[in-house]
Amino acid sequence: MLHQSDQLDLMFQALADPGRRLMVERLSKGPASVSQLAEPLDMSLSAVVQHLQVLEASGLVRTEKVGRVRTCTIEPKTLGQAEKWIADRRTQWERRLDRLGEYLAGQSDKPTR
Amino acid sequence: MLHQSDQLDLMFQALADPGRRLMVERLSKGPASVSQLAEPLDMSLSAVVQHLQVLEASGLVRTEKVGRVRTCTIEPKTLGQAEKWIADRRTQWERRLDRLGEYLAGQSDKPTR
DNA sequence: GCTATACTGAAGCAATCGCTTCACTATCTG
DNA sequence: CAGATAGTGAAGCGATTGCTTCAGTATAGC
Repeated sequence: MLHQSDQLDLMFQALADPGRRLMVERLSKGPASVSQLAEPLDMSLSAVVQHLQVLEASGLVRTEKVGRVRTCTIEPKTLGQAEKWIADRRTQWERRLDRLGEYLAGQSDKPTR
Repeated sequence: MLHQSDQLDLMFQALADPGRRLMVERLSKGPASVSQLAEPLDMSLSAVVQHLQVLEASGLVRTEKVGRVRTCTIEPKTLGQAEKWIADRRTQWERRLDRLGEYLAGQSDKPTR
C-alpha cells in the first residue's frame, strides 16, 4: 500500500518538470499517444517514455497499449488530491488570518479597559 | 525576471519533499522560527535551513530575521498559483468529458438515421 | 515476407539533491 | 564579560535525475 505522503511526493515530483507539465497540459485536452506527447518536446523518444513512467508512477496519468501504440490519459482524481492538499493549507492560513482580524476588531471595540 | 514555468518548477519541486511539506503544514497554522520548524524533523539544523532556502526560493515561504531568530511565514499567493495550475488542467479535462457526454447524448437522440 | 512505425530496455554519464560534519558569527541572558 | 542560544556557510559524499545512445521487439501496411 502506498502512504498518502509518498503519493504526494510522487505527484509533486512529477509536476516539478516543465516537460512533464507540458505532457499533462496536452493530456488535459484529451488522450494522446507517446509519439504525440513527444512531438513538441526537444528530446529523444526514450527520454519521453521515462518522463511518462514518472507520470504513471505518480498516478497522474494512465496508459494502455493497443497494438503498437500506447494511449495516455489524464487521471483527474489524482490531480484533485494534489489540488486538495494545497487548498487545505491555503484555507487554513486564511482562516487563521480571519480569526486574527476578528480578535483585533474585538480589541479596538473594547479598548484598554 | 522569472518565467512562469520556472516558478512552477520551483514550487512543485519544493512541495515534492515530505519534510518541506511538513514545514509548510506547520507554517499554515502560523509563523514559526527555524528551530520550531526543525523540531519535528529528524535531521540537523543545517539540513532544515537548506530545505527552508528551497521553500524561500520557490516563493512559498517568506522569512525575516529579527535579532538572532528568523521568523518564517507562508505565502498563500504562491500556494494559490500552484493550486490554479492544477485546477485549470483538471477542469479543462472535465469540460472535455462534459462536451463528449453531450455529443454522445445527441447521438443517442438521433440514432442511425 | 519486407519495410516502416511505435515504442521498449539497458547502460552510461554529468548534474543536482539531501543530507552530514565542522567551524563560525551573531545575539541574548545572567 | 561568560555562557548559552539561534542560526550561517562551506566542503564533501552517496543517491537520484534527466538525459543520451544503441540495440532490440512487436505490430501495421503494402
